Amino acid sequence: MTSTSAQPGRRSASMKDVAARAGVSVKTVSNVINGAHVGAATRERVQRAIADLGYRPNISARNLRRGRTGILALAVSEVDVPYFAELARLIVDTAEEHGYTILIDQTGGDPKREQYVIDGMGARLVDGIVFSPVAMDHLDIARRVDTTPLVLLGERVSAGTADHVAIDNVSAARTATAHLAGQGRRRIAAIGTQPSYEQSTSSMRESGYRAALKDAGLPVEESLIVSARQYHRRDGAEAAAYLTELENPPDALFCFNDTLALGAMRTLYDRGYRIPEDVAVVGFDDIDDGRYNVPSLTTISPDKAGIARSALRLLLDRIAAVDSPPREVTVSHELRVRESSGAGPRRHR
Amino acid sequence: MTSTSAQPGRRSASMKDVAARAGVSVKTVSNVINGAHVGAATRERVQRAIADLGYRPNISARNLRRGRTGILALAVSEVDVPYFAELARLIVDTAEEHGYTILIDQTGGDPKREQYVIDGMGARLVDGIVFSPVAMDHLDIARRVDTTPLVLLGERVSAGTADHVAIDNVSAARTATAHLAGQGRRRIAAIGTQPSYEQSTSSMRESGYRAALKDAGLPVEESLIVSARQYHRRDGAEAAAYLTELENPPDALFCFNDTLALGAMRTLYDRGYRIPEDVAVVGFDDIDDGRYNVPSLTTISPDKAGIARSALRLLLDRIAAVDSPPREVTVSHELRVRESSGAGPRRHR
DNA sequence: CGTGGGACTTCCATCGATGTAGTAATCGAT
DNA sequence: ATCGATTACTACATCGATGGAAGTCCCACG
Repeated sequence: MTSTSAQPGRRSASMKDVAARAGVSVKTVSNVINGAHVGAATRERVQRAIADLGYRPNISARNLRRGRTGILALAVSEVDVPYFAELARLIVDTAEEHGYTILIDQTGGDPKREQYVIDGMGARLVDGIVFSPVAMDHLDIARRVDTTPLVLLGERVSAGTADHVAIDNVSAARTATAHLAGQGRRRIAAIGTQPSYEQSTSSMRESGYRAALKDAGLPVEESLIVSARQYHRRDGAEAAAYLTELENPPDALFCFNDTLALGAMRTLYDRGYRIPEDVAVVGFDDIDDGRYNVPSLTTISPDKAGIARSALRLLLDRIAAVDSPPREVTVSHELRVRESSGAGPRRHR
Repeated sequence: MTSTSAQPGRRSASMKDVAARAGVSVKTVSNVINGAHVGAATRERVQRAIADLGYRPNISARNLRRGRTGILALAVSEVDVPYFAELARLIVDTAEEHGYTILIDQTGGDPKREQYVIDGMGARLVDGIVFSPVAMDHLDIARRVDTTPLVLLGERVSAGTADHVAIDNVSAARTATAHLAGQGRRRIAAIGTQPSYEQSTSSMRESGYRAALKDAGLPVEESLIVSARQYHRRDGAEAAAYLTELENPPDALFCFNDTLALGAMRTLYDRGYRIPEDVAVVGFDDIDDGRYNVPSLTTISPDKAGIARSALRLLLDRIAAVDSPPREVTVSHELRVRESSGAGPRRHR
């Protein structure tokens, strides 16, 4: 009684209010909204009532009834890592095309938080999860009891325990390293190994690196293989510092991602090395930074849009059919040769 | 009858199931979960039942009842823009500390999508919105009818129409430009103006730039003021290309953000200009890329963590008290002088 | 021994939208 | 005029959790 029609009052309008105003039942309002058969005149009346009251459906109620939320989670260690930022952008856009919204969870690589992710993120808040694990290995994931649809990014798990999207990391790393060897480089260092399990991304890249050296008839020198705690610029800079201090420094670097490479190049520059004349550098991920860097960075370019598309397709399929067998999707990649490994003449200096 | 205790069956357990298994009422289970007074023995029994069934509360139901969702939206044009990526990271972390999850909306700067954001994002899906507008001006925002708590980032709106967090853009731009003038630069260009309304971020930076030139007794030369459609590396590169082709090119660039500056520096390098000897460059935002770039980028460093913290505080306060008057928070910033404007000797070449 | 008050616990209504079943009205065909 | 088939709509139960009122039990106190 206290509220006039125009004034929305404190509480926002519900279907009941709309129904009352249009003189129909609540269900009819629901039908109008969901596009069921409703007479033209009635529909008209209901729509006017909706507009008048500024009615908007309550998502929580709808979700409760439908048993889904329309929200998917993207769980990565840090969203401001350029690779993840670019991927997040694509995934958010792709999800939107499918009527889903993306919620971001940042694990920081913390095992507890990653466990929380594979346990379905606490409450039934999301319909599915796209997850790029750092600390969890495929055994942890095989052990999981939660049934929230889950798609893994970025590593190849042999026995399918979950849906999974990745590029062929071994082959990509091999291509990158072979490219350096093909340029006549003989002491090719690797930056970015991690004390991780066998199927991890870093292990795959390392084995591609080793394979390429062998292909090229080059010896594997363990002192040229450097680990990185994280994959940030700082870690690349530190690794490069270590390498330049070796008695016999490398003439090329294969970095397991672009930020490591950018950090390493900064150190090389500071210490007077010319790139690529003295040291050639190849990265991995093809982030935007590398394209504009001086020198521009040669890198492995994964089909990021393909990763986003595949991940969502797998996830939506699984939401539709929880029991189907897990699938593996391998997305293409290519080597983008730029200045840091000697593409074209450096223009000045 | 068909389900044994261990087998979770198809549908996941609800409070009713837990209650039945523990031999108590549903409300008692609720009380256990929400930490109300419950006898020790009963609590014990309920907790065992919860563990046995792997029960987890249904968020939708809880939200329906409580009238909130525990989700906040972060709406930006593109999450892979480094500044937004870094901000997103901080906001996600800060929100988590307050028990909220962040959902990402990418507007792409599209007016329709931005309108959708200030209209509360469709359904009552989020409890509040942190929004960095591109196309919407303060008039659009003043016109809004939706009441979803909203905090604006990144521009100063004179008459408080909404809560708002920003740095003092005029003063920051003035400091940056003054720094270049102080280095003896006489032809200082600006990159990044936009055909926008008066209170927009780009307008504020432009007016700071003009003020600093005036302070330094330098003429404002309109041909040295270049617009940028977006704030990406590409746009900076194009602007720099234009500037170097002038009859009388600039000896310094003040770029309205760091990515513009990085793109511009790439072009300068390609055309044989030395930085900072021939052209000094200053950016804005202090993104990680700039610190490791060669040369490292002098920039205005806004207190990003402070922005994240303030934005969330304003938003949570508003959620608690919808009717309180809008507040403006100004966050600090500082000039970080690095190599691109002549800090320290460049070490090689 | 009766009683008042904690301390727990249960019962019931409720949040807002939707599925199901059922009623009323309309139409074409017989 | 009658019947079955549509069509258009309504009434009601329901999803799962929570707030509030009411009930039960036990024990101390007069």
